[in-house]
Amino acid sequence: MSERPTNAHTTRKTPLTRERVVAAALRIVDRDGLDKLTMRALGTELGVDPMAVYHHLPNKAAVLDGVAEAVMCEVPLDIATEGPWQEQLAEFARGYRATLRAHPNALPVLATRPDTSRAALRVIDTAIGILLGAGLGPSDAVKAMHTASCLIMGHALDEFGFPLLVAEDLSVTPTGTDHSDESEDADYPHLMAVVSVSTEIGVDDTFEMGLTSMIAGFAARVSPTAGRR
Amino acid sequence: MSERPTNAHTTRKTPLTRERVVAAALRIVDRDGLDKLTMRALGTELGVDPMAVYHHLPNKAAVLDGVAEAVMCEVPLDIATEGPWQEQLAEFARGYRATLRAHPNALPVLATRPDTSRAALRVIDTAIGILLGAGLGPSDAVKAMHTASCLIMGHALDEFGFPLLVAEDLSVTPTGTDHSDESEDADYPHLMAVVSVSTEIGVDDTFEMGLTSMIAGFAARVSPTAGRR
DNA sequence: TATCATTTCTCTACATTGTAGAAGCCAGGT
DNA sequence: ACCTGGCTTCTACAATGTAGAGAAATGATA
Repeated sequence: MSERPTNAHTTRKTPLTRERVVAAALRIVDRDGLDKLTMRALGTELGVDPMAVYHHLPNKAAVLDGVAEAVMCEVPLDIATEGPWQEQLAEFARGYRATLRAHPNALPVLATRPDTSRAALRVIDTAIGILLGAGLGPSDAVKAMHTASCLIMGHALDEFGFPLLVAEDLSVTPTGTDHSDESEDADYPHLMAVVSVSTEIGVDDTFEMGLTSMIAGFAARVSPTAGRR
Repeated sequence: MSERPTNAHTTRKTPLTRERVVAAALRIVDRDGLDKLTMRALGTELGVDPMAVYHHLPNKAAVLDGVAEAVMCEVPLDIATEGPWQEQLAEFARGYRATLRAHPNALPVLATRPDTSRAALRVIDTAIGILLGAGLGPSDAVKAMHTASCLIMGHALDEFGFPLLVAEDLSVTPTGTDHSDESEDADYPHLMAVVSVSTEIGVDDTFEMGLTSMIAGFAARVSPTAGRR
């Protein structure tokens, strides 16, 4: 009779660790959105008083750090080491992006908050490993790593921030200073010339295009001058 | 006696427009940080009751939208049209980045919030104009535009989020699961091999490297096959 | 110029948030 | 059995966004 929980909450035998708290937080963010992650909601998700969390994490900022770290843990890092480095880097980038897309509601946390968790460092390390293996010098490898992660994170933000550029956005300018219907075309001549095409462009195509271009640019650095320093 | 303000607040003759509210909001964000932008602080900055704002903007979200738009208005768009497109695109990117760096506290707003303001669309239009002028097809131009803005925004976030990768971050892992001092080097072999160099890399160098690579990648798309489709 | 209508501002109040601090509960060691 | 130390809960508070009613100013009309 000692191991029956006896209370109406979820079983209390599991004693609420930092990991459980963070997992619950990520669950809330994924399911209900970032703004629904409150300490009270976190408490009810865990079947526990909201204040109980504070004995495992110092404050809400730490909870958010934990969420970011938890997402970074899911980035696949087992890149096939045979094959050209271009393909390795592309595989890394696609896996990273897929992880970010799996947690769109957590994106603002990832993008905004400095993350020096071990998970994040391991991701960085993997990218640098690939780039060093490509023949880039240490300095270029660090720069290229930053460039790659900027592209990946920026693209994920773009995808879920802007719901991709659609035609309505051009005629309806919600937050703008109302100028009624005074020839909007003239303001964005190039955009108008392109808007019919842009509605058919998928986010994956856009990402692949950026990725390919970036990798091609890196390749230009390594082959000709042996990319020293 | 009709035009004297007679009250201790700032003069009320200027009747509090949306522009004044947004300007005050941006001032607070730049000066005190994003978390200090409260409706009450906005009221005192304007010498006015906090609720007065609500007659010009519907809610705080609209204020944030306004802040984002105000920043985007500062992006320089008068790119010299002579010279190669590579240099035009680089000039555009540098100006965009400079604007973002001028308002680091506003970055999370810019990055997180969908922005279809006319200011943002004008920025996008400028980029697309340059890329179309380079000879990219409409579809590639849109993709390249996205790629470029992702890189710029991502880099700005990187710069002010991560305070750039420094050596301490590797030994001190604040949010990690405490593993005391159990050979951290093994976890990030490539990173450790590179960390001494990375401290000397400036953010400008990193950005220029990414920008150059990206442009080189775009150039590879336009020259060989005439970038049709 | 006096009255009125409309827009703009102010006051008060409330629900929701993060979190401090005291008190309760429960296991383990003596 | 009893105490001790850590989890957990309860209560409470300050700060935030915002609703709703009233006051004040501004412009129109006679």
